[in-house]
Amino acid sequence: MGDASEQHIKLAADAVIFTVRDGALMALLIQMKKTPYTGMWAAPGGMIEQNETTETAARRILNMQTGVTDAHLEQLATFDDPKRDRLGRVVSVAYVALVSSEHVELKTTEKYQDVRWWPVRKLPALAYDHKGILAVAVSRLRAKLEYTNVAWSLLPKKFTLSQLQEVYEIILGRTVDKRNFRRKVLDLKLVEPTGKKSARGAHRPAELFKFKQRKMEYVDVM
Amino acid sequence: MGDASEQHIKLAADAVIFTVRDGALMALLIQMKKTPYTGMWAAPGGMIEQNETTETAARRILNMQTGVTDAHLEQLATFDDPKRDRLGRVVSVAYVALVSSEHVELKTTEKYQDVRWWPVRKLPALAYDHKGILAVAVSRLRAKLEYTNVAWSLLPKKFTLSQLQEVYEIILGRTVDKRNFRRKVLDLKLVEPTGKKSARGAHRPAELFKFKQRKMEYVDVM
DNA sequence: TCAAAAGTGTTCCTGTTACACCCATGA
DNA sequence: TCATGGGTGTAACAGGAACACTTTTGA
Repeated sequence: MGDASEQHIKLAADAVIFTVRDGALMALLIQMKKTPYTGMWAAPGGMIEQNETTETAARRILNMQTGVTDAHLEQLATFDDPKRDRLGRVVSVAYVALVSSEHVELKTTEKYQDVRWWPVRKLPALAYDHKGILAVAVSRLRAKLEYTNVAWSLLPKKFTLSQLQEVYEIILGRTVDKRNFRRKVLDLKLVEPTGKKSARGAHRPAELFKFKQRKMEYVDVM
Repeated sequence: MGDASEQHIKLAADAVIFTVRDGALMALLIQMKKTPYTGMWAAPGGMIEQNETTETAARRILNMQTGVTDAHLEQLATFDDPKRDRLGRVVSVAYVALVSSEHVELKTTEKYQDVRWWPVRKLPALAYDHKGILAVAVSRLRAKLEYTNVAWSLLPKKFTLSQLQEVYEIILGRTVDKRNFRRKVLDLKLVEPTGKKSARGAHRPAELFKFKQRKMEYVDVM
């Protein structure tokens, strides 16, 4: 191994945190203070702590920024271009987290100038190689929505089928037939009625549903 | 960053190299010399060199073990359990490589006791966390075969449709209808005839085909 | 002439798509 | 009573699955 001890590599975790909000797919970004990226935006991340896994670090970062503790989190990919960070060799293991925007209260820390949701179609200038990371994360999310039930992680525990349909339409970027959609998710037994009604607005109240499984499974959803 | 420089982390790349051979999906494993894993098997891997990316390292390892230079190679996942290597904190970025067994000549180095192909259904005792890595790699490969054209990377440049079908049947673990299969791959225009014939054995010679694209694309193959 | 793998079409069935109207409520 | 989103069935179509025999060659 000898020469390997000369690597001088630092290991970081980055969290690409998605939600659906205001009719768009949004990513949580922080605005950086430190040079040379001052004022630029980035996915929240940081060096791992002693004896910590990157997954634990990603959960810590997620919780720090959003207060969320039980979101869906999965490893995306590892980015290790030697020039990705100008200050030295930092290898980043990127994670994707999906949260329901209702459960989130954004937490600014003094480390950053600002924290906010950005629509993925209109991202600001990003630091490091985060433009690439975000691109990979978005396409992974789109693909996964088609063949898994991960949509549950973007919704509150109880939701209407219209809300669920909206999530799919926003992320997939296409409209979906209401009747076919409802038949599909009910036939697949992804969701079940709670017996309660929503009753918001001047119209018929909607039945509230919940997911049978609040963990990922592979299903042909669309 | 301060305390981050205290990480003492080493970065390694591991290559899970697959081929199809003797009617089975096989993985290339090396038998280790060094303690504490003497005699155990593992996917070939090693520490990255100065200024090298993990992908470059994975290609280097692939070439060292097989002589292959242009195989399909993709990042699988990163494994960073602090206890995965008993000798210290080694984070491994695992890659999957697919090679045609015809193109391979196994190369033993003095670093290892032995190198050989193992059927993934009958793996020996594996060092580190490589049992888990292999499991993830196999399931990723199965999934990818269904919705991409990666099968090309497991075959020589010219092949018969029966060979192609055999690859699918072996990896997916189920039989496939010959007529439906041929129709599908031809309709999808994945392959095209070369005009040449195979003529091996006491039976009608088979047309030789080649892939139109020898790079990965997303297609509903099965 | 036999054995062994190559090659080839059609029917049935299932799942996907397309499509339009009535319902319950709050204002 | 009107505006708003909630909720429902059916027919046409396309793609997938099931299925058996003839062809070409080497021995």
